[in-house]
Amino acid sequence: MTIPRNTRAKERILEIILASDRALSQSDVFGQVDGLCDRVTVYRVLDRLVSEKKIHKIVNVDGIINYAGCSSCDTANLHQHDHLHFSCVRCKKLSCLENHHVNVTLPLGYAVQELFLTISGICPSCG
Amino acid sequence: MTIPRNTRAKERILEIILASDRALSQSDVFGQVDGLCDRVTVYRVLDRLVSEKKIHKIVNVDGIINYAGCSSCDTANLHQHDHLHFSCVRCKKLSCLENHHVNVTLPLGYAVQELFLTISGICPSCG
DNA sequence: TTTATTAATGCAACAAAATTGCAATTAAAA
DNA sequence: TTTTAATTGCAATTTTGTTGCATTAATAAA
Ligand SMILES: [Mn+2]
Ligand SMILES: [Mn+2]
Ligand SMILES: [Zn+2]
Ligand SMILES: [Zn+2]
Repeated sequence: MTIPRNTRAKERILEIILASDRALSQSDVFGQVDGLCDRVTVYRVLDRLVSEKKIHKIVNVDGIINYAGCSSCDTANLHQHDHLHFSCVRCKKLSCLENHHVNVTLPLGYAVQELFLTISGICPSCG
Repeated sequence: MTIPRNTRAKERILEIILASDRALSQSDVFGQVDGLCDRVTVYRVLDRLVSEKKIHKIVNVDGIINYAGCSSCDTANLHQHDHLHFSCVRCKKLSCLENHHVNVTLPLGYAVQELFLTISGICPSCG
């Protein structure tokens, strides 16, 4: 329980992620900070932004973790991520389909915490 | 298009994966082969087993790639993996819920290729 | 069974990705 | 302004995955 601070790097990184129309990986972000901070700082800031619930993680189909802003999900109390993600095999764009929620029902005994739903295929721009 | 051979390492690795009640990562597998073969061989055999459709990949919620046997999905012609996976945050077990399929509908313009569906939470044994 | 072919392996080197320790910096409270 | 400790940079380290190549061995052919 440390008190978070707003630093230049943190502000810039959040800005980059929110401005993007696609989810970004650590290296994508590092490529865009353009020398403002160290590579290690990017790792640390991303972790911080996730735990502060400003952004959320999306595991892409290749196992690479990407980050996107929390928009539909950033209601103070309920922080849910039950929306779909789409990963285009052609243009490689990974995007949140914010208003495509999925409700799954599991066998008895399972307690759901988070949903990780990513669909690969061809996106509208590439199709 | 090379003709695959059945080697000791390949047989043992497939055996390990099929005997497991959970999906295994490369390092899990390497831990279990107990010196039978090299680390590099595990990587190569896993790739081979995937392309031979004996096993399938599951990207866990942390981005780590795991492998599980193909059972419900190994029908000769149709090799689909549209079933759910469950990742227990307590015991870390990652398992296939073979008979829990999900049908999603996407906005117009998207062409679906593959589904990656993993739910995290507490599994029955841990709940 | 023996021989020939080439898939598969081991190993070392390499490359990429992520983590850690620690001194120096700096945001924010006092 | 002074104080506190969160944050950062940087080097070192660890972890993870890949590649080249000589050697081994599975399988088919003789
Ligand atoms: Mn999302
Ligand atoms: Mn599965
Ligand atoms: Zn596309
Ligand atoms: Zn469990």
